[in-house]
Amino acid sequence: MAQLSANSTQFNFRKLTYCRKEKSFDLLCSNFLNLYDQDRGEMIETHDACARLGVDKRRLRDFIVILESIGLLKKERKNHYSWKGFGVLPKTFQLLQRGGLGESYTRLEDDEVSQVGGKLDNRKENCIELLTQKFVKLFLCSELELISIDEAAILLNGDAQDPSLIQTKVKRLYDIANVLASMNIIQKTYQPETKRFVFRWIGIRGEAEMATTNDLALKTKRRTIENEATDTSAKRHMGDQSSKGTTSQTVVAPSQTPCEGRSPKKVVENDLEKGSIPDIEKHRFGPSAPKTVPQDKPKSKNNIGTQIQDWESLALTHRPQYHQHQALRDLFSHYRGAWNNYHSEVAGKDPAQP
DNA sequence: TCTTCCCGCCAATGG
DNA sequence: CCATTGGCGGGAAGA
Repeated sequence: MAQLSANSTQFNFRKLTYCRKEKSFDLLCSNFLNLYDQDRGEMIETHDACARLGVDKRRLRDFIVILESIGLLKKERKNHYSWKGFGVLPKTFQLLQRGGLGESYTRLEDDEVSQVGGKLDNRKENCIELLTQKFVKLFLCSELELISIDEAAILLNGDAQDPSLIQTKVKRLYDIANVLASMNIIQKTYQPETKRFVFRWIGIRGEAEMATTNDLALKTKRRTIENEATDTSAKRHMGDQSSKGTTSQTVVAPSQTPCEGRSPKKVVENDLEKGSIPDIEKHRFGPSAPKTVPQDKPKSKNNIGTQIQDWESLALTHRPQYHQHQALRDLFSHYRGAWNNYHSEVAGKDPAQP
């Protein structure tokens, strides 16, 4: 049982039934949450988890690190992690928004000069933990509402332009974005025009939003919050129509693309219309599926519902304070600059100039 | 074709 | 020494 299919390198028989999606982070995430998102404090042992989830150790480690860097998991000791609930997210996001956690931001420009020996230190530059936090920060601290992976990679790359470095970042960011999307922290949308995926921030409130009957009102509310958040300067929505003519920056998923709608949290949406829940959302385990996993638990949505209430109140309590933080300021300008550069190069336009 | 991203090698770290 | 951790890039599936 321990060595399922891992060893048979590339034998043709495997190709017969192999489907990439069965091994995706998205699925892994669903299964993982289904398995461990019961109460906070749940202990997770990695070997056990691997067996139950039917994944490679290496894979699980990446996944765990992502959750850990958001605060959902805490490493207790070797091979042992504890599950904190989703309730930690507001705090985490708030922290990130203020420039915490991603300690590498303390100074970014100072080392510009000493960038020469840069190869030495950017070892950590691409570690999953930092990248995850930086990626989230991108949404929380910048004014971009739709971000594609390569944009993110470029923005997060700071000053360096090394294409291979960016390429590496891109690969990591795809993984990160996928698990975040799978948890509905961000939303993944395919843009036919660009032939690319873009990601939109949903955060914590998004969940509650969807769970409510009248999302229009709530959307308005969010708008308001967003607006007051950026009272500092004008020109925030570059998505309006100021960018290039044919763009599709504002396109949002109609409701559910095939690649979405599988995540466990999505149940919330359908909550109201009971009985109409399609069976797609039942988790699909891969061929090397776990045996010990409880197939599905219908009441998990109650759980989630409760949590969401929680989030809602939390979110209300800690109103996002976007403004006036030194670190945040720096971040803003940094991203802005990078973004403008990127656009003037790649898109041949500049997004936010009068 | 280009984008997405899984697999696993192997170096670093730790006990 | 072995086990765990994690950076990194190849290259195959997907659109």
